[in-house]
Amino acid sequence: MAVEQRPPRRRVSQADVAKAAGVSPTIVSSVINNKSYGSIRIGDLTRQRVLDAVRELGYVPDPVARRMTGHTNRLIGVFTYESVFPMRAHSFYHEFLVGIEQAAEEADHDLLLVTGSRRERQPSLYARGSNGLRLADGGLLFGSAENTDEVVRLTKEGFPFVVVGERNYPGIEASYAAADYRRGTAALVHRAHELGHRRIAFAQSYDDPVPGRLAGFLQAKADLAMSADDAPVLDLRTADPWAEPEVQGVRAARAIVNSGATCVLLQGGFWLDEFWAEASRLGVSLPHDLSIILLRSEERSVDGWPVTELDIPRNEMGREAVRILLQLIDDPTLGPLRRRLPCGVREGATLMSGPRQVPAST
Amino acid sequence: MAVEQRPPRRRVSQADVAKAAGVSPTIVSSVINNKSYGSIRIGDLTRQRVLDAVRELGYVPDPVARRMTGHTNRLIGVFTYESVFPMRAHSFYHEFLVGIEQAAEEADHDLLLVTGSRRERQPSLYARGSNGLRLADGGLLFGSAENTDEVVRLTKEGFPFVVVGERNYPGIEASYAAADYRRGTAALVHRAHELGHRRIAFAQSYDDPVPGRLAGFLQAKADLAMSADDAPVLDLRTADPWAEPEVQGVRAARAIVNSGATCVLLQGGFWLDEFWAEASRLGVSLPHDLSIILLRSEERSVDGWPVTELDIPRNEMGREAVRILLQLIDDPTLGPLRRRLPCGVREGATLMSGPRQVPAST
DNA sequence: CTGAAAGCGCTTACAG
DNA sequence: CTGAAAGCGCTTACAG
Repeated sequence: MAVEQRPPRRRVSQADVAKAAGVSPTIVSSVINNKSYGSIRIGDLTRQRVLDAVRELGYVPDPVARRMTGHTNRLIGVFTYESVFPMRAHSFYHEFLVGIEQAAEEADHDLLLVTGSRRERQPSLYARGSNGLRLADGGLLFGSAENTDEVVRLTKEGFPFVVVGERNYPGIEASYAAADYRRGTAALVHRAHELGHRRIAFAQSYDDPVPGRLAGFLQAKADLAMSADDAPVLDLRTADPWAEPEVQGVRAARAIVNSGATCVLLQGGFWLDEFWAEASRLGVSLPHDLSIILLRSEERSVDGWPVTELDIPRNEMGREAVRILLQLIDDPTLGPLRRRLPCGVREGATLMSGPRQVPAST
Repeated sequence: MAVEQRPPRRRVSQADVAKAAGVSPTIVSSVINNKSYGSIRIGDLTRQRVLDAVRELGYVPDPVARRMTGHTNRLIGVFTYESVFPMRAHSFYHEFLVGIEQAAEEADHDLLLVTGSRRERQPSLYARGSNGLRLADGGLLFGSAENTDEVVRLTKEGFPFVVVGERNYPGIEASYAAADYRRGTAALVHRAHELGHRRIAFAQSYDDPVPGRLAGFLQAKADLAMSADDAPVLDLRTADPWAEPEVQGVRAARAIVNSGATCVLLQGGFWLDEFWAEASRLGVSLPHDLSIILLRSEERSVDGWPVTELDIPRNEMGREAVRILLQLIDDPTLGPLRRRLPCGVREGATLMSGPRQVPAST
């Protein structure tokens, strides 16, 4: 029994059902949605007639039309600046998306993926003129240096969206699900302290769009009553933080070794290899003489040592972003919803015990 | 300058623009779409007035409304039976999706991801009652044993879709982008023959929903004028092809070794480890005495030997499926569009030279 | 060259 | 209990 392919045939619409059941579209709609508009009440027989007609005709409401009349689509938009399915398996986005998909599925929502075209100089959610997520009930954005404009426009449009990760947008109160860098960093300082480190440095290598890492360091410093000398903040910032790893690594190594720290927290690890080499050249044996903690989640290794890192809860951030978004969609008057999720530690091998306590002289 | 959040404020619509420009909606629409309806022609001044109003009001057409009037959304639906973003990075779908995303992006389309809920016993595209891809202009499906019903319904609906991979649906002529198992398998037989193998077996371990592998084997057998003895098809099928790898592996090893083949093409490799062990027990040293070719793409190793496999062009299949789908969307009257893409060989270490030619006796 | 009007397929106050 | 009608924001024959 071959199924004929009838390409442009008209779908069966609500009107068809109404006619077949001998009722008005109102009734059909109200039966379908199990909703009593105003004083509406449907007789059992009528309801049955409608349901029968629906089944017989194979009627299915058109989601586009529903959306037009203000209903939602159970659709969550996700905008990424690079391809979502990258060649390399472990992309930046993948872990987030695992969480996003899980939470979306739990809430019985589908995903609309919009990728900023790489053909554009500046990938944008508005590359095609209009908000590419508009078809979805709301959107998820990744916090990035380049997306301020989109965030402003989305906000103006009143489109519900949540930023995955934290970022401050001038004049905008965006909802987000972020990592709690502050607590995570503070915890690592405490841990280093417990391991016997008494001089712990923070290597600031770029202007952080979010203040959590440094703030956490400073808070731990205060908690532990460390002096400015014992918990120095080393300013390693350069005009272009991504330029010349050799130069930057060497500079960093000198500054950090000079500081006399036995443990350093790195805000960024771009020049980690070069740093490592230079430190060795300076006679500092890593990680024995100097423990390294990277305040990022990159699964880095250097010279064969897996680096001890902050573990950013990507999966949970994705899930939480979805949950927040669903709340926002449900009630658009809700203020910005923000959540910071606890970081873990990716146990590496570059955080070792501090130097043996030298008995205080005199 | 804080941007106020005005949540449920009305978007500026075409009508607003029309009013502002002092023209009718028709004109606005025709300017926006750069289209002359019937005899329509817009004066340069009028056009300019409209464009000015558009810019001033920040007007952007509502994609949902456009869709309602029969327009497309530049949206490709993808239905998968499991989560698209799996925990393990290299999932079955990932490679396909890389290709799909690339081709979609090249064509400036977005992706709608619909995942068959794992909570259902039987994941279905129609789990929510209606075709979950309906919002998209067309859909991509993965060929699977379980999706016959969906394919039938999609066809009845006249919804444009393409199957990734090949499968025969009773009574349905579906479009697909598939792997050319036939040519791929035949080529491998030829290669084995060139390597000196004179007895090459085909191990049939399950009922293949597509006949390419066996057909390719038989074709090569004919091309090479091999006898039934020199190119035996070993029937290893069991009631449940996924049950008891120990039993199946042992059975397979015996049958294959008994056949006297020096090279075997495996339709499936479920019990490969057990097969390997039993063959060794039988005194056959693998892969020296018996070359193994797996007619699947699984990046398998056995006993430390990377298995020589057919390389299924997943990426290219994904890309091609998108291209076909776009054609179908463009012209729904097109017959089923089908493409089989060439397989490569994943070079392993289990296909070795055949036995040294024994000079013919007499 | 331009506008009034119908239509896409729904939802939903409102009036019986 | 039920229906006629307006509206969502567009497109598009059709008539000026």
